[in-house]
Amino acid sequence: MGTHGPGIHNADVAEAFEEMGDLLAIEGESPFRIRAYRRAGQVVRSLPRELAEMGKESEYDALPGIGTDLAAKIAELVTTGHLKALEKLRRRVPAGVRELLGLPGLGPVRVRALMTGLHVRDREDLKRALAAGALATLHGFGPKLKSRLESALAAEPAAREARRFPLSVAAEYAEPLRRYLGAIRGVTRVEIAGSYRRGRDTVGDLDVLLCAPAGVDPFGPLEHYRDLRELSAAGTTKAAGVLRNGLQIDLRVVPKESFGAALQYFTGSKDHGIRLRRRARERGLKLSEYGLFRGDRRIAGETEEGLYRALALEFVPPQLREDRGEIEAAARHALPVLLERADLLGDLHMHTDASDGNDTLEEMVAAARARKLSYIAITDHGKHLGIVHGVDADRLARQGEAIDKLNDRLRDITVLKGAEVDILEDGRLALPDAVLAKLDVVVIAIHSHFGLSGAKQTARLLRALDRPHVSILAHPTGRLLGEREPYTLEFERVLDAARDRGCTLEVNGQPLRLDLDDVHVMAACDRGVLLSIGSDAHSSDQLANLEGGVRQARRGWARREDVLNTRSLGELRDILRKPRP
DNA sequence: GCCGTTTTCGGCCCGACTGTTTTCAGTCG
Repeated sequence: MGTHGPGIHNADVAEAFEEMGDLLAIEGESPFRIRAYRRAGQVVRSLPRELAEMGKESEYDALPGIGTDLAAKIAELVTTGHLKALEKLRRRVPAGVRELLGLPGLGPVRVRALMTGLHVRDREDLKRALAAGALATLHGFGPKLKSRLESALAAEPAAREARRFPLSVAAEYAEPLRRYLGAIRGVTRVEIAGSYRRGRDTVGDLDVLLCAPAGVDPFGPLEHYRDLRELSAAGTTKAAGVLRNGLQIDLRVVPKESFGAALQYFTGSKDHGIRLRRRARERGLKLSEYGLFRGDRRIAGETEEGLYRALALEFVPPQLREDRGEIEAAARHALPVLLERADLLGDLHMHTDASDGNDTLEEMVAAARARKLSYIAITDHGKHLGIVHGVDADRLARQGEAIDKLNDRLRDITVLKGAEVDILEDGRLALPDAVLAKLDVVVIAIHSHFGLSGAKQTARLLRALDRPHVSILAHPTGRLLGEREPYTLEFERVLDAARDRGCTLEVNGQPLRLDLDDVHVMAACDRGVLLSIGSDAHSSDQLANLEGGVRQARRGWARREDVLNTRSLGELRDILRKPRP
């Protein structure tokens, strides 16, 4: 948001619409109206631009799933900070009632029955009603549901919240599982679908698809798998279990002729799938996890490629399947050619043992050569209070000499001199301009004072971006998955400042950072800000972080041309040297 | 409430499972 207005962000609008959807559902409204609100909420949540900055109702109306009515509601929220329709609903449905929707077995119909029939207003009321045996008087509440609700209500609040795992953690379990299952006799193919395949930064469970002919029982051997904590509900084609770290797994055996349809279905996202099925229906077809059908005849489904083709769509890479416009683009054959790992010619963010890295300069360079990178920048932490083991101007100079010697000797790689310079609380940088002027690459980053107000944090970053010689703003939002939320920021102003000053924003590939995230990547590309995929490696093996950065950038629709370190060394030097406008 | 290769009105994704019913609504993914 800018300097005026009530400071409504897209997430606030999305939350308002999602709450509208829930409350309307409890009121028994038309399911289609409810879906319209929920869909609008999702659209708004993953929008790369701030609604408050768009400003025109006609622009809102042009968004998918937003019509005249919802456009007006967005305008109302953005200008007044309130939504009258929502406030009216809240007067009829208490806040605690909405929370009941999260309990297993309780959907809008039963929640409404509890509210109107037993005057239940929250979890506490429900506990009392259960204890008093009052639920038996309601239609649709039997003994099974009663005990299910009792145990759910007894669970600690922490256990209530569905736990998500960082993708990197899930991968440590998923890949060995994939190999184990693939080695089972008769299993011809194993795919891990779901948000894992879409490359989301966190996953809630693993959806595993196995291709095997009838008669093969893959779930027998699974019982002996070392990482399996429990296996429940193992039938012949479906099984569910929990891995040692608590990660839920759902497995299915799928016949060859349906494998593509099942893979598409279980890869999701849900909204992407809904859009596909609607498209099928518009063409007089029916799409399900079993295939694409005209009447009883299967016309596609063995492969995903065939499925998309039969729907007159370009193949949509899993990372784009979030219903953020990819189906429209695929219909026009206008999907972006996404960035690939092989497009990266270099890595502009890594550390050595001169600061807090594990490996020497020579070891990092050797690892980069092994990965066929043609240039890298060594960006050790600059020394100042608060950064242990930082490099000062002297050590930077000595490192520079060592780099010169390496460059004299090496033909296939160029080592650039750099530093990761701390942005101090007031926006000054931890090393003086005269020192930065001697470097090829200046990475700047925030490592402290995460809790400043949005206005102060933004001013701090803008001031830092104003310094001469700055090349890359690293991990721009400061989030750490599962540990720290992104700091409050007026992100669009940072984007504009970065673009105007020719500064690049990093997509940091560290598994717990992945920062920028997908939505921010999209916003940056939309605004014409160049990205840099950085490993932020603190040891030679961590150059593999580049892959995570690429995955995240792809989810934000980034193409090769959106990324600085796809450029040749000559072009890179031109861009880094580009005088500030 | 949205939306248009049949449409400005009349549709709106699909299938499985569960537990509650007495033939199926509600929930879930």
